[in-house]
Amino acid sequence: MSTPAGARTVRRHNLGLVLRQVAVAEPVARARVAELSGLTRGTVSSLVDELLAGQLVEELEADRGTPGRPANPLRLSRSGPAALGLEVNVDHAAACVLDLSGTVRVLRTVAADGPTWSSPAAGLRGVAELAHGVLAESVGLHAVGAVVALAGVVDRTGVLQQAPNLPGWAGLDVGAELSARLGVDVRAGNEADLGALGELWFGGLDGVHDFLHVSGEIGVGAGIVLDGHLFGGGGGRAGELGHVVVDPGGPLCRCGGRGCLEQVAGQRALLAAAGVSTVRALAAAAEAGEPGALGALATAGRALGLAVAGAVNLLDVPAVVLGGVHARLGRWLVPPIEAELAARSLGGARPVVLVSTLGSQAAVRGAAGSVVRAVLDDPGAHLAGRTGAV
Amino acid sequence: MSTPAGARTVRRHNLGLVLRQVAVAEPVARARVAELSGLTRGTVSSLVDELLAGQLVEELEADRGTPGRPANPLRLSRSGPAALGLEVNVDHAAACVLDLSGTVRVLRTVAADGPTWSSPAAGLRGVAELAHGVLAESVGLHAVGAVVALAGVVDRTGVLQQAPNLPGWAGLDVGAELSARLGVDVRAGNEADLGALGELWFGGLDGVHDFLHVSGEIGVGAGIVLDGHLFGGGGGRAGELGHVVVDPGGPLCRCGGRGCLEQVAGQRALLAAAGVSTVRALAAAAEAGEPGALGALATAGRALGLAVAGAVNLLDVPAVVLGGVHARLGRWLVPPIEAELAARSLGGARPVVLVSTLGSQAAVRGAAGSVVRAVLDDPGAHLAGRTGAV
DNA sequence: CAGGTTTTGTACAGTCATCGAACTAACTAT
DNA sequence: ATAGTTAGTTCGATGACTGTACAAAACCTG
Repeated sequence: MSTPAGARTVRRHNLGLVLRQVAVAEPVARARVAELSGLTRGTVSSLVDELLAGQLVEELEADRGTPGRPANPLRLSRSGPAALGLEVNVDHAAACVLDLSGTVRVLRTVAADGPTWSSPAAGLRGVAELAHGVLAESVGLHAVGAVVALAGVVDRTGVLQQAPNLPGWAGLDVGAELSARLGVDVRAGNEADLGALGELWFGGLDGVHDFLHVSGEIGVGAGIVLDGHLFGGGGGRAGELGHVVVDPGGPLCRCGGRGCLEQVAGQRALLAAAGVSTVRALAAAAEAGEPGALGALATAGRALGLAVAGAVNLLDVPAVVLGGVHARLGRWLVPPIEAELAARSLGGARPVVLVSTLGSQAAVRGAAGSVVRAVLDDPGAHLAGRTGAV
Repeated sequence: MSTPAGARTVRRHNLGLVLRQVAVAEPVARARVAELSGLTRGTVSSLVDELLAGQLVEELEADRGTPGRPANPLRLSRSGPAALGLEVNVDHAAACVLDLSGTVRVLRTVAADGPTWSSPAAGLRGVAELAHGVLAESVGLHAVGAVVALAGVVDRTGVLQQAPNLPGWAGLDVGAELSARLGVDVRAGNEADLGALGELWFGGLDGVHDFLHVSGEIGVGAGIVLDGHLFGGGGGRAGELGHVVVDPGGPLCRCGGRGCLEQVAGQRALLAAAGVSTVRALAAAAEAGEPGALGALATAGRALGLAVAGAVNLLDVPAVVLGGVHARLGRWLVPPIEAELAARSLGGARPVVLVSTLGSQAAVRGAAGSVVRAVLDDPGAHLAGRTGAV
């Protein structure tokens, strides 16, 4: 049901409160944190001592110039714990290291050893090497956790349940595999979900914290962010937008239904309809004004709009962000999507359609960011974990 | 951001913990509560004292028969605070009183003063009178809060934003109006949402706490329950299932779109398609095997299945509950809905389709239940509110 | 039927973390 | 220099939980 609370619980809560306050006000003195958080100066001092000892926070030089005793500003540590973000995608892998402030310290990408990975073993080796590289390069930092973004459905235990575009990977516990290879706890997550979080924390959304992040690759997934948190739904696998029906009489889909969005606005369908073979070619053709390309994009845009309108009404979110393939084609997709949304907005304010600014970095950065977030959310757990160690 | 925690916070938390533990284990001794909750016997005693003083819990006679000192069983008070649930619907109003255990103590309904309310004033007078009646009848109980279920969209401040089927009511702050008339704090909620909660707490779902409650009246709404909590979405108005597209080329809808679910499976559309004028007549015709009625129901069922499949994939819920009009027609609607779901389930377990058992009582009982839930969730707030009073 | 066993509930000291207030530190302004 | 101002620390008081010891009220046993 719930756990009993005691003095220890209180401390844990307040530890987080202070740390997050430091995070949002960045160079900030203890006294100011006390004011903002509602705690006493004395209590804040005590909590900050603990955070300093755990290297979660660091003290800057006193800033003189104002009357009164000079303050000792605090900020999130740039040199202590670090977050490792990983990504295994169809044709590439990526790794990135963030410090607690969310600053990218290292980010590196590597292509697959073929059109896609020759085997899961090859892929795992690829990411692991990449991870070792970025960790070695980030001097003064030590990884306290890692998350790997996968192009597939990850269940609650961390196992990759389905991965239609990563042949041979289904059933693998990628997190455990990488944990063993890297010596850091690695958890697995869905690429669309983590991309949505990346967009939330590092994208140009500017304060929007409720949105639908449509992440089109081969399929069409959606990461749903509500109130700044990823929405996993009842079973942790929410966001399957690809199989919303947009044309009941349409083509048969691999899911067994007819007229699914994926069959109209997925990457494969889109390229086929436009008669080209790469997204780059499609963009070029559209740029050149070729009617085939423009028509395919318009059709896909309308279908996306239909599906997104349904989702938006169901979830009541004020914004939609296009990511993945659809971000690169945003110029041509946004207008028809907005038109459908406008036609179907129910009295409520009509949602705004934005285009991802992070591009292909969204997922890795979201993965690393979620490690940072975990520390910020409950620093007590992290501090307790490293008792004894320096 | 968040509030500082202190000793007081701890007590509040544990007060709730103990109360909820009593609630689920009903006649239960202090010692057992201590075991189950993880608190010490001493602490539990102290917390129970406070709950007893606030009449949230009552002590039964010691039950002898086992070795050892006989236990003094505790249970939720049947005689202290009560919850008032109200409902204003198109053609009727209802009021019900629940004690803390969730038992219905009084429930009464009254028809509107015409096919619908002649005016908001008449409607408000109707519910208020009903409320006074049920409160007078529930001796030994005093209402600590009330919730009114409304057939319309209620915004976060409690104002009835849209109410297409309650002419003249839009813009009204029904909660405030009733608070003034009744002398109890009355908050307003959406009928579909509260119906979903009623089903969750009092229906025959038996442990399912993630589901979509489709509540068809004139429109088609959905209350979304995830992890035992109502899901309000980003703006608190989630669940608009009625305007998911089920037929892009279909009839024009009042929302501006084409082929919305409401235009195919809403009450009005359904009756028109079957060529009858009441739901009762439709059920009778279907019972008699009339092809027109059966055809209309099959079409509506397929459309519902299509829309529900999209929602289920998006939200990843394992169950769908049919309420409102659709509950009464469940016999004919469930098969086509299940067929669509089966065809479109994506590898995951296919959701089960259930029919509401509470019928038209779901919303009032959900409304009252949410008052009970509020007390159980944070008894400290309730106890603090009544300082001084007996 | 007396004594032992068992279980419940209470009492009390110890601990932990917060609060409030007094105090020290360190710098600017006059 | 001296007053004024703001930052941070120290310390006793308070509230709530834990753990242990203890009192109460049964049943069980020979």
